Amino acid sequence: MASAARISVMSIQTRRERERAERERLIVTVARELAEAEGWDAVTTRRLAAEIEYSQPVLYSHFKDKGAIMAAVAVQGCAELAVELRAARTAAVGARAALAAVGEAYATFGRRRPALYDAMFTHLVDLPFATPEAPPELQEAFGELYSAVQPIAAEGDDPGLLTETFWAGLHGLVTLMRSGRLPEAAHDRRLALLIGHFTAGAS
Amino acid sequence: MASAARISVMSIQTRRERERAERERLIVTVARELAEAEGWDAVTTRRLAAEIEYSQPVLYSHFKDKGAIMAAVAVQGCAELAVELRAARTAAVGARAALAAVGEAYATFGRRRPALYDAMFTHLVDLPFATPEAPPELQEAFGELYSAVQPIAAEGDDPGLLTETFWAGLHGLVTLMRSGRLPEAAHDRRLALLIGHFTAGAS
DNA sequence: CTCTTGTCCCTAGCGCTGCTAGCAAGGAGA
DNA sequence: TCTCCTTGCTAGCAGCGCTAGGGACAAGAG
Repeated sequence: MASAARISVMSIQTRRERERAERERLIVTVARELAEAEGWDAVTTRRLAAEIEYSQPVLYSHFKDKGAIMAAVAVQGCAELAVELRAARTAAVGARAALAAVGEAYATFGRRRPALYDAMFTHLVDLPFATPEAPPELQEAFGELYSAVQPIAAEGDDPGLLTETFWAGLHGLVTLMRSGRLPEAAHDRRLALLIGHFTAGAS
Repeated sequence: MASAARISVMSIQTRRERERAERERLIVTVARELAEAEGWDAVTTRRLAAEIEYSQPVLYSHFKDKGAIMAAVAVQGCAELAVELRAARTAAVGARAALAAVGEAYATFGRRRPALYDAMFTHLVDLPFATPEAPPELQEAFGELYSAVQPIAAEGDDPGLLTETFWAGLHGLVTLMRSGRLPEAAHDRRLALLIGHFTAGAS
């Protein structure tokens, strides 16, 4: 009976932990959907609490603060970006075509999912980035960029730094256009120029 | 006497307008200094009002909202950026050296005056950008970039689009580094890579 | 079955934000 | 001197992120 009781306790605990984890996923999902639908300004703790049908303090039993929720959304976004970049890269034939496809996929992602993109790369989130402690989803997304840039790196160039520089170019195009600093119309031509200048000496 | 009275009225009105314009400049100056010293989060309307020794509603008699104050600071920043870019460009000899100098000056500006830079190029401010209605200070800053990029443009390239693309690269480097997404250490090497890839085929 | 213990979550509220309505004071003109 | 009109103030609204404290409910003990 003692063991049965213990098992019962265990299963109750595991059920609770499971439900708790599920609720945590729900918070992140709802935050993300709300942000994508109405922008991050609409994602207030009150609104989010109402949407998950719990009170505000529940959010803080899962996450340190609102920034941690955004960081969780950002990590999800990185995983998706990595998938899309990989698809673009593997579908292309040749190093130059792969880099172009990845660059276009990146820019498309930034334009199609602006809220997600901002959580990942614009807003200040307390995520470790360029360190080994960075979340694997994040490293994977960067790795996809790296895999596309590395083949076209020149002899003396550090491919890691080249990837970072290429990334910066893409990020600049996306953010400046999205904030109205660059006209949308010529986006494709600017993107082509950027990619062209990075694949200048490659095959 | 009637004309004397009118003159008196005029001078009183002009004095008032002068004082009002002076107060407006004070608001912008204090907002900028506060932002540069403690970041834009510290620039609240209450704090700003206290600093200029007027009450909050006075701010709204000069500017539509807080964003308009930030926009005014941004315009000031553009004028300064244009000056620094021009100095860098004219001091360099040769098209490639000029582009490198301008690129470095731009990045240095972004790192040395982060709050100013954010008001200009990161935060959402309702300023017309890539249109003829854009403030002249803004067009001048872009013009400085253009003057540096145009000489190294290849035959078929639109120098305007090339400038925008180069700008995006610089902007990406500055913002990703400032937000911790790129390590500070390798900044110079990334900047050199970017400039190198844009001056590849030029003299 | 009753009582105690402990967990979970909600109500209420703090201090702050950007922004505004409405009033009081002071100078301009008759 | 009296009236009007400009000017800038006090006070307040609605909403923000976040948290303290209590009440309900389930779990274990006697």
